[in-house]
Amino acid sequence: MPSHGARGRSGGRPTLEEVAARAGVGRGTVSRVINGSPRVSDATRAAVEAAVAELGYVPNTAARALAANRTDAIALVVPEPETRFFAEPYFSDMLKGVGAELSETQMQLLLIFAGSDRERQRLAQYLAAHRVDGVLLVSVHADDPLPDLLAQLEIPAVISGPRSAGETLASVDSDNYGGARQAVEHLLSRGRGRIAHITGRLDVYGAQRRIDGYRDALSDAGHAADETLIEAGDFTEEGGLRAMTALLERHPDLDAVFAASDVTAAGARQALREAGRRIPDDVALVGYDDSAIARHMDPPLTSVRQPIEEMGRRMIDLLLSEVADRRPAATRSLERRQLVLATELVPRASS
Amino acid sequence: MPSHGARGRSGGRPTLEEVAARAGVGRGTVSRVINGSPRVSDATRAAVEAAVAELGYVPNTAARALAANRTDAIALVVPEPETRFFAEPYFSDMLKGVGAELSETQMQLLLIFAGSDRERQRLAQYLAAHRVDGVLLVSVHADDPLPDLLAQLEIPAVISGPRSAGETLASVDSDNYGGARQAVEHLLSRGRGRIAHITGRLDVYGAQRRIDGYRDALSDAGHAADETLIEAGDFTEEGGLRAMTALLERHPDLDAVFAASDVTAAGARQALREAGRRIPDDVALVGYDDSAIARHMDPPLTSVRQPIEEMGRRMIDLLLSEVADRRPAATRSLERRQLVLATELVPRASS
DNA sequence: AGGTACTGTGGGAGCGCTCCCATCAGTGAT
DNA sequence: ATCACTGATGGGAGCGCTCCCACAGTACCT
Repeated sequence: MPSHGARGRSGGRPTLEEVAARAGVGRGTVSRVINGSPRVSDATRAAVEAAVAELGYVPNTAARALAANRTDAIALVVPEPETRFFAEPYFSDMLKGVGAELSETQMQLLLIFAGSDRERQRLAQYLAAHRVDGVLLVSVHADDPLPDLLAQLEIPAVISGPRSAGETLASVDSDNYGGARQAVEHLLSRGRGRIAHITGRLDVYGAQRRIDGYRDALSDAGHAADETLIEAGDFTEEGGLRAMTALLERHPDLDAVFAASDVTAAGARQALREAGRRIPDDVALVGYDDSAIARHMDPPLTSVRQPIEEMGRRMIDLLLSEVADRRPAATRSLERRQLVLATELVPRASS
Repeated sequence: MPSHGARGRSGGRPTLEEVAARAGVGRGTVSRVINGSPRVSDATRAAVEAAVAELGYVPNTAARALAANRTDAIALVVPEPETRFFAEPYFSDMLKGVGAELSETQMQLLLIFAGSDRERQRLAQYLAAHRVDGVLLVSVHADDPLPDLLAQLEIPAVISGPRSAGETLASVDSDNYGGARQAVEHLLSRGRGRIAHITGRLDVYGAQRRIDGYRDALSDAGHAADETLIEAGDFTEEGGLRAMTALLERHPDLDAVFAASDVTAAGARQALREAGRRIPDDVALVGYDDSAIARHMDPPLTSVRQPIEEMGRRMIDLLLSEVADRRPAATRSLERRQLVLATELVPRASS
């Protein structure tokens, strides 16, 4: 009666059991060898490995996932439309770091975009089904519900850039505060005295930290606080143009601008051009990100470099340890779960 | 004895069995409802759906995959380093189409890069483990072993651009032959008589088809064949520059060039500039792809547009039907499995 | 009345693993 | 010799589904 049990048997993929039979050992022993357990004698291990090779055995992921309650996969979730993902080098750099670090392991990376409501809906389903062991979350805004969803589902997650000073999720960030200070101190050392700042989106914590760094660098150098030298931007080119225009109107005598991103700086540059200001002769300009734009701008843009690729690697490290460690998150200390990486100023002709 | 069976029971995710108990039906019936089988009475279906909602039931993918021998996931395999993926709009357009079509279904998309040998190794393992139901293969060269591996593993696959005229895999392509003809006929209609062609990589079938289209358009218009007007390129900018330089040396009197890609055309443009030729006054230039480069070139480049996003959608359609249809591939007719989509000439100032 | 043919349903068996308990042989201490 | 231990191993039970067979009920023929 070749009924049910025969499903895909002959000619199908070999199973653990078949490997065990071939090697003349039990199922458990083969499992131990496959999973690298040390409690197997060398002779047995060799026999099993030979059988695995002969049969071309590959473990069935679904069966393993069902029995062990893990998937050996993690997701990189991008809460943005795909377009932005491709447009910004930030993501591709991060992906490079993530991929590199992950290639050391057996983990699989899924790339998931959640830009539209529909996509977010699908993502929620996906996470609820626990189809990944952990999640990497990049570019999250202050009011995003995703981190809470992850916490509720008890899925380990690492976020790039905390949402606030009180972030409870594990995170890896660059030193936004320090980076901003570097930028401003650089401008001061070049003899600039009237330094303006165009901010990033104010609902992004990193943008806030850059404002703090800007303020503190100035006051530490003995400059009186002047909040009118700060103008809100939103990380976009148009935002930079708009903000720069407003700043020039308010402070025709300013001699330097620190922009919260290179793209913003590009917008600012345009406004400066239109106003007849020369860079860097009349106004020095510093950006943030050290992206391709910075190198190709005319004149090349001084910028603050973030080690994005390394951030990607560190995020994976953190996430994998969280996944391995499956204790309730509250048990662990926050210290080792919130990394801040140093930034570096890259001086170019614009300052 | 709360030993094994208790694993994750209390507070864990609800199971089919629990839903069945709640709805007062059997396990099989719940399964039928979940999977949309028509053989369930309306009343029962409603009861089950209520229970599902109350318990917040989400099927366990691993269990389903194990029992049903399918994963509900497909992979988009890019046999290129990530860098190229991000650099070329081709991929992002295709991804957009793929994502759009897939969002209609419950299928999950995995993005897998296989640029390095190491990555290819991992991919082979991944495929051998049958972790996806099907594969979308983009940008494959003639000698790539991947398609054969897929065939051997009996994994349904769709390729973007057949490897040769005898391609056996399902494929979706644009009409390279027709596109090339359009380009050449356009140049002829503009009164150009000495039309050269810079080819793409010769191991790419689509590049061969473009050469064929170029040849036939000329001979159909009564032009004598002149193979010295054809120069090999490789889709890159440097290749275009090199080829154009060679062509100018051989045929100083040529008055038009059809390049196998926009990037190639950009290289050709540079060579033409250096040789003091004006575009389009002295030499008309036509590219292929209608990428962002074409629009931003100086002068804007006439180019042949491929409907890449639609190609992505069609590839998914084809793949899903292959996956659904799980008959041996040989049974099916090739006709419906090899699509060719029309191209369109976008005239701009360069011709 | 009996037969045939559905439709709707319940539940056993099985997918291929991991986990854990039981077992067994070997080792050294008593 | 006996009694722990220890390290290596076999195999039962179970993960949560799908598939399919069996069966009850109803309807429509002979």
